Amino acid sequence: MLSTTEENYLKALLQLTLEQSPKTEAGTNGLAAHLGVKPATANDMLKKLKEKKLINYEKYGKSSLTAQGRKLAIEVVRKHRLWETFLYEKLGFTWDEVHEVAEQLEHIQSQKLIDRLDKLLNYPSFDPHGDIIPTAKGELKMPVKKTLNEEEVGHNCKMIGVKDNSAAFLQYVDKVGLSMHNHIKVLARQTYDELIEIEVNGKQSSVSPRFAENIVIVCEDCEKKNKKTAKKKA
Amino acid sequence: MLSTTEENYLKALLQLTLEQSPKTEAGTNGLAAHLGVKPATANDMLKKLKEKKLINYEKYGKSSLTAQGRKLAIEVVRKHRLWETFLYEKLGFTWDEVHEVAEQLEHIQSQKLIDRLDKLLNYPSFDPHGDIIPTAKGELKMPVKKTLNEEEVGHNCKMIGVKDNSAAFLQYVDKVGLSMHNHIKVLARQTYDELIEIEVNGKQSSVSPRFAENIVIVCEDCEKKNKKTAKKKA
DNA sequence: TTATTTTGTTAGATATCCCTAACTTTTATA
DNA sequence: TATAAAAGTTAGGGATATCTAACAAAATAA
Repeated sequence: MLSTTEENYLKALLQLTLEQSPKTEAGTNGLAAHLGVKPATANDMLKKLKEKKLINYEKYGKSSLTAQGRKLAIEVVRKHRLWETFLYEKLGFTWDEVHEVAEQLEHIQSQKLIDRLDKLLNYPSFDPHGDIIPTAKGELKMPVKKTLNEEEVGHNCKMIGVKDNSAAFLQYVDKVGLSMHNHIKVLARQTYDELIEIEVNGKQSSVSPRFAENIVIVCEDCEKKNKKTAKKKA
Repeated sequence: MLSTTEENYLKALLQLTLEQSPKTEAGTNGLAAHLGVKPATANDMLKKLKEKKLINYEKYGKSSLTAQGRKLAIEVVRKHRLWETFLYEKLGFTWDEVHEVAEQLEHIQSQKLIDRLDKLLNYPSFDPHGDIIPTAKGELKMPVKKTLNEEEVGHNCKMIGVKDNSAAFLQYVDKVGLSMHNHIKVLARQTYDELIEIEVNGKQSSVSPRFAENIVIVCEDCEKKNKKTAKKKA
């Protein structure tokens, strides 16, 4: 059984090595900064996690998760995102309130609790931030998640979240005819004024880049573009 | 902010001094036994909690909660029982599975989470064990909770739980016409064979003492019988 | 009332997770 | 490539929460 702290280190390592960038390894200082601790503290924990065979770590080198460490880290992420979804869907928390509480809830130890929560939420694929929820089997597919503003012309995508949670913005989203899990097709981007033409439920609209960058989408035409880059070792 | 451990000590002190018996104070050894730690460990914590003005403690004396300590302890109990109710009602946990997970969940820090959970559950008064849930204002009334077997003849009561969770027992409960929150009137107790005659929803039945002692009830005719006994001090 | 048992306390140790300060290795730059 | 900067490590220490072993006080029994 891992401590809450150990789980947080594994989660941080997963986030640094898989989610944020093409990196597959993370440095001690970066990890420490991510967790809000001093490098010396992170260094101790890296040695401890290496002992437990959860990470690959060599003195003065970068660190990465082992298969076992990755599995455990993904479980924590799964729990975090299911709890976020629960807080949002069932308890009426807002988009920006869920994270802090989920940081605590993700460490509750009960497989049954998570299975039942998943069921209660009807096996959701995305959390309120639009991040994918790993499956019960530990599959964490990294879909091409980006803002509507970044989507290529001609591609189809699905709205999975918003970045702005203000009433003004949400009302505007509604007016444009968009809502969660809507399918969107990007028809064109005007070179003159940068407006993006989209089609939602057969209805066409034009939206500004400023609006579009607050709509989080997953591209349905970009599957499997993200291949792992080869490791560089001595 | 209290640590999980500190919260557990306050909760244990509340349980020992208020719920289990007429005691209003608890000894160091009893507290340690209740928490599964050694007396020396409990002793350290008692001194720490006295420092924080959460308990009354004197060397070689018994301990009790201060008003502030009691308030915090009741909050923990409230959280525990709301979570138990959630697990039972919303996630389909059984009566005997809820405690262990609630022991973890009760330490999550978020007032909003508890308020919303309370609302989601429709402001329940009792948890799945039949224990009363303290109100948001911190009121912990100790209703006259007992088994149907202990109820006085002529009194009205409400079924709030069961002690036996087996399928056989539950089916029998159903057959008698009982279910959670049903009102029951105790009509008579036969001196010959000890059978208890009850009325539920206008329907009369006779049940055995063995059956009755597995039905948890609150008496609706016994309000305010439990007065605090005067303290005995040097 | 003295002796024994129970209860409670203290001292010293361990494990976790965090820190600061000083040091070493690697990387970048001039 | 020599040196400065960045990154990483080690040593030593603090707080929390636990333990064991030895000791002290209070309660009980003879």
